[in-house]
Amino acid sequence: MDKSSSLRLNGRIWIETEKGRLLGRGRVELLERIQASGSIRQAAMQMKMSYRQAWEYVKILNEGFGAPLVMSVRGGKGGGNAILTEKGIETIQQFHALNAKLQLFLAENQNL
Amino acid sequence: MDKSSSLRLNGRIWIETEKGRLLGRGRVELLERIQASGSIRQAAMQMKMSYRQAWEYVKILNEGFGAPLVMSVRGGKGGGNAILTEKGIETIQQFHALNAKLQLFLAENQNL
DNA sequence: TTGCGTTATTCATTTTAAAACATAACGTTT
DNA sequence: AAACGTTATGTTTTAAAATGAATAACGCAA
Repeated sequence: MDKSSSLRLNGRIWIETEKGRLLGRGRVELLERIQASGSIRQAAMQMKMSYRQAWEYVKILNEGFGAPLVMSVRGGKGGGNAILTEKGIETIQQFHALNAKLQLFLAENQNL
Repeated sequence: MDKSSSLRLNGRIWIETEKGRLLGRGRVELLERIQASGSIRQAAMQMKMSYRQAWEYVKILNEGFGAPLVMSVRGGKGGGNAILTEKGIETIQQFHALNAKLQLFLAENQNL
């Protein structure tokens, strides 16, 4: 029997290395938008973040995971493009699976 | 069978209201140090945070929970002091219980 | 009644993080 | 060969957050 309350339990998970946070909510969304648009720039614009930062995130991700999650080309048709590697796609799925479990955990412990 | 990796799943939980985050790791530690020292200033010093901020956190907590977690007096013996209310003590315990469950969850999902 | 150490609060300064700006490089397309 | 749109990167500006400094209020203790 829960007390009525405006309080709510919330939380986040992320994948990290000894160097710090590597992949969380925001970067997963970035990866998904890169996948959908084929462009780092478009993904950044959609998320209202600077291309500069989006590009840096991609760099950090590729280095942090030891293998690229995103492969990009410059020049050519459309000016260039970016696509997710198999590992990138898998990583997104993995994060979603973990996050779904977290949401379950949070829902189960909403008894404040 | 987990792949060997330097990657690690981590996470945090907190209690929030519609106005934003209210109580997480750091503020719980602050409460505990206030409890142990009887002083907001001492607690702040121990955590290497400014009294200014510690005091503000206490204010936000007291307002956010609808009832004070910390009661303070100024003047008198020692210059003043701060103690936790029953609700403050309960809230700490509640957070620890939730956080212990989270740690379990994280440990169970370390298979990266 | 003076001093002490703390709570309480405002204001200025510093630090940090993010955004914005500016170019260069690149390879299709026209 | 010029234009285009993107990747790639360094530099500058801006905005947000934390810190530090300053001051008042307070009540006990000496």
